[in-house]
Amino acid sequence: MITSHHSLLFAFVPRPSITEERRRQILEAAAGVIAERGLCEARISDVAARIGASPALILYYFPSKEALLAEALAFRDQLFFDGVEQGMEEEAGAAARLGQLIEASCPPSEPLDRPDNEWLLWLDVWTRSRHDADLSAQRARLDDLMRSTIAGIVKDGIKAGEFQKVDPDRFAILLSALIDGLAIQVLLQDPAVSASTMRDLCLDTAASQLGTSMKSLVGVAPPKRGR
Amino acid sequence: MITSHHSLLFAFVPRPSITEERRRQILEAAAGVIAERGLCEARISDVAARIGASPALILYYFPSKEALLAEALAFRDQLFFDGVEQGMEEEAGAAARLGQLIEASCPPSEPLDRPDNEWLLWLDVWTRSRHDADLSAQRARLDDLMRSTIAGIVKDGIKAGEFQKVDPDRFAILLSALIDGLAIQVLLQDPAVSASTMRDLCLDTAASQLGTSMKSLVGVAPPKRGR
DNA sequence: GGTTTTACTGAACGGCTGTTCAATAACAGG
DNA sequence: CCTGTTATTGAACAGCCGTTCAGTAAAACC
Repeated sequence: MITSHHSLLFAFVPRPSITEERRRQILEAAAGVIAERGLCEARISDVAARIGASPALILYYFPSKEALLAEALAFRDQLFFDGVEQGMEEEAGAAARLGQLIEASCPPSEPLDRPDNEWLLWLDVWTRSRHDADLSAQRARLDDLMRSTIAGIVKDGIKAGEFQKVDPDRFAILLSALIDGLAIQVLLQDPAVSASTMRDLCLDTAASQLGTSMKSLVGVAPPKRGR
Repeated sequence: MITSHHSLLFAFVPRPSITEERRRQILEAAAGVIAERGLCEARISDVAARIGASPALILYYFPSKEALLAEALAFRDQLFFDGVEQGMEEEAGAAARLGQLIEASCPPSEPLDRPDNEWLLWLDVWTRSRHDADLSAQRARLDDLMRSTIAGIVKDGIKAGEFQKVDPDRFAILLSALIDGLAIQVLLQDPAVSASTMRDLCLDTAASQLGTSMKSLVGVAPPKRGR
């Protein structure tokens, strides 16, 4: 009875169907479109054009435009954070790790002119999370992750005697807010705030709050991608 | 010849035609709609409904939806800043003035639950200014105004011996970025950052950077509206 | 009261774009 | 090859919404 429907049996085998790959590809394309045209102006046909397919295909893999865009934002967010965390694994000292995190949190200074900079997605995440409960939860989760990462480093640093005693949670809120606020100016290309001044200000503030020299925060490793 | 066209003569008299008032009323309504539904979802008929008029009327006073929304954002921004600056005129001490500015820059804690909080407009300003050159310029101007206001206060404070010597411009960038970053969390109702913790953090940071006690920053005047 | 200008509206137009669907191509297994 | 499942698409549908416009009410002026 069951064996006669062998197709049903196969359905249980999670063969690496093209589906997952395609979905990922589409999400990537969607993220690019959002970064380029903004969330409001992102059309489903733009996404299709990016992967050289017909608009109908997009709806074959996603139930609606709404769902696609939301998932694309969430997708990118997750990637970003994976990058930040992974970029700090091997660092030993708290100061060095914090330096890396800050470094990774600054938008790249050079290729800011191209309008598909994926950092721009954050702006859309913020505006949209007001109206999308799922995205709002995701955003809160990631911000919380960011803050607890910072707080963890600070706790380690204090315990190791690298930092002076401060409230780790308070510091985490401060630093992550500072990063966000400065990133806005950088992304919007405010002439008063370049990527390097952002970096300096973050490092400076962290150093002064934690009682460390700024030098000890600056690592030697190449900058990683991140928020 | 001219006198025969007496209507033309009247055209030169800037009679307080209903036009200006109506435009203002519409802009106000538009700002409300944007705050409530978000810039993308704002429909022209929503604005019309708010003032109990037909959608066609909106297009009678504004050339297009695009123009209306852009102007509405600019309008609100200007109002906000007028409020901030005007709220500080009479304060004498630099510390007190800075305290007022910070106070005015925090979203009100109580009526945050209502979704038409006009602070939310800032998020839309940021996302849209990427694609709207006019709005971008306006935003840059206001941010610059904010920073130079802060810097001016700091300069006064240093000269008066109230503050310790710091780079005023650098401090201005820092504080305004901190305000922006914290405001995002507050507006998005992140449980970790309430309006009062935002206020505390801003005051605290300012005090520590400027070498003043936080107490001297806290004024007695009621909080004013602002960003 | 008649006439001109201003304020306003209802209804229709039109385009854009998300979505559906039936039809086709690609492909794997037998 | 045949067959059934999966992947893909072109074309048509459908609705929403910005915009237009001709027409009406209201007010101002003579």
